[in-house]
Amino acid sequence: MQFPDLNLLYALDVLLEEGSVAAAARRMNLSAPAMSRTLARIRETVGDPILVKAGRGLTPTPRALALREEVRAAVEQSRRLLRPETPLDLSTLERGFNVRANDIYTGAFGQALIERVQAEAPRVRLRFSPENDSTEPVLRDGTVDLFISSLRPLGPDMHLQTMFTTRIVGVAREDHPIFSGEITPARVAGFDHISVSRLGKASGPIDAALAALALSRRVSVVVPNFLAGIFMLGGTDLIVATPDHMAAAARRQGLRVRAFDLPLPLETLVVMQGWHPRYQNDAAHRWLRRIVRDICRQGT
DNA sequence: TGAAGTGCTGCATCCGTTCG
DNA sequence: CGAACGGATGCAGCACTTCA
Repeated sequence: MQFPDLNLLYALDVLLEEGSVAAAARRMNLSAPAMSRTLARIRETVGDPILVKAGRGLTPTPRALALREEVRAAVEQSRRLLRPETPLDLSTLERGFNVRANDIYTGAFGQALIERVQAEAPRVRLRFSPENDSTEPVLRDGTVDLFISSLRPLGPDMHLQTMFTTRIVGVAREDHPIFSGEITPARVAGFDHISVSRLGKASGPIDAALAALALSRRVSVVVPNFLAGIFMLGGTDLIVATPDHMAAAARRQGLRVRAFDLPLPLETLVVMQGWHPRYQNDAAHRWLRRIVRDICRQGT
């Protein structure tokens, strides 16, 4: 099926509004015959006479009357779509962003991000969703507008930007006995641990690093994210390994916890933001990406 | 690259209706 | 009843596309 000429939609709108071929022709800077032929094409396309002779003028058919509002709305919408983009006005920007972010970002910088968004664009809504292990192309299908995560594949055509790197440190309550002497691998392994794993695994890179030194630790609690790990420390002798940015954020929030360097060779984490190319030049999305990145840089 | 085809336009004109 | 008005249509010109 051939795609209809959408100029006919605009002509139909003018014809229905004017109720006259001659008046519509004047409005569209056409001759009356040209307009008459346009009306003929509309009739052929729609399969309805649209305007029929009534005395000296024309009168709309029931089909034309039924189409009138819809045609008007379609023309208005197409005008909006084709209008040059107006400069971004953050004070009136009404838009929601779906952000899929790991808890390293939400925990360490989420509060600062929200404060900044509220101050600059109070009508913007942020909807955070947790990382999961689904391989759905959430950026491509538009479910997620911005992906904040440590290194992971997002698809070959996605845009990526490195925001910050973070080390894994040990965190324990402020007056934990681990702080009473030199922190060695053996002393770290001597306390019970909280393991952070989205998949619920009790062992990970720390266990591998300890095993290389012929050591092992006891994991007594498994939690799905770093924030939960830090909050669960409470007054226990448990230790949790978290990114140093999160440990610092917990202290800023007044949690009575203290971080220490883990005497183990652990990889640093690189946190990036990723987005679909369709948003590359979108002014509002560019603004969001800029403040997401700025907040990391200011906070480190 | 030029010929042929296609689609759109304006001019001229016809036809039907209204109005004085 | 004739002038004026408005829509429809035949025709020619023009621009653009397709194809050999």
